[in-house]
Amino acid sequence: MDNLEEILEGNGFEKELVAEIKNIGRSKRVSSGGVVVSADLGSEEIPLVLSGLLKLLRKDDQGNELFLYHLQSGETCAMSITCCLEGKTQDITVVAEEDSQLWMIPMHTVDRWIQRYKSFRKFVFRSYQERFDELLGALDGIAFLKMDERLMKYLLDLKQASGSFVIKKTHQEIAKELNTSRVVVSRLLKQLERDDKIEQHRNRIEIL
DNA sequence: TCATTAACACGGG
DNA sequence: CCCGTGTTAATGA
Repeated sequence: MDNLEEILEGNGFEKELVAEIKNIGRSKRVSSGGVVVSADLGSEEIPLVLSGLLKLLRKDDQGNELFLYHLQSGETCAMSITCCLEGKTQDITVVAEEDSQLWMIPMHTVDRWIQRYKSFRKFVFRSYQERFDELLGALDGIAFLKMDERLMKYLLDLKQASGSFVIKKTHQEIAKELNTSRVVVSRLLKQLERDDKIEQHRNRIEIL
C-alpha cells in the first residue's frame, strides 16, 4: 500500500492521476503459485506489481508451458493491456512466483487514462518496450541457446528476479517451464553441480 | 548427436 | 511410505 504511492510518484504521474489510481484500483494479495491472469479467467483488470514477483507463461492447448519473463515491483503486464484493448483472449498466464502484493486496475479506466494523461501514456509505452525486450531475450534463448545454456540463463534470471541465490523448485517444475523433460534437467543440473556452478539439495538449488 | 519416454533404485522428509 | 532425484536403455529427430 505504502509502496503504491512510491511507485506512482516514481513514474512522474500527475497528482490527479495518482489520486484516480488510488481510488479506482484495488489491492490484491496473491500467494506463490496463485494465478493472476489466465485466458479462461477473462480478467478485466491489469496487475501492477507492488511487491513480490510474477512470472508470465505461454501456454498451448495441450498443457505445454513456456516461461517467458518475470514481472517485478513497479512493472505491469503489457500483454494484459493488448489482450483487453483488443478484446482477445490470449494463451498467456500470469502466475505468482513468490507471494506478491498487487494493485489491480480496471481495463476501461486504463484506456481512458492513456488518452487523458501524458505520463500514463509514457508509462504504458515504456512498459510495452520493456516487455518486448524481455520477449526478444526469451526468443533468443529458445532459438540460439542449447538446453544447458538455456537452463543456466533460466537459473540466473530467477536469481536476479528474486534476489536470492536459493531456488526452491523441483526438476519437474523447471522442465515444464522450459518445455523439456525432467531427465534432461536432472542431467544438466548434475553437470552444473560438477562444474561448481550450483549446489543441489532436495527441492532446492543454490547458485554459486 | 542429443532429446524423449519409460522404467527402476535410492533415500530423505 | 511418497515423491524427488539420478541413471539407463531404447527409440526418434
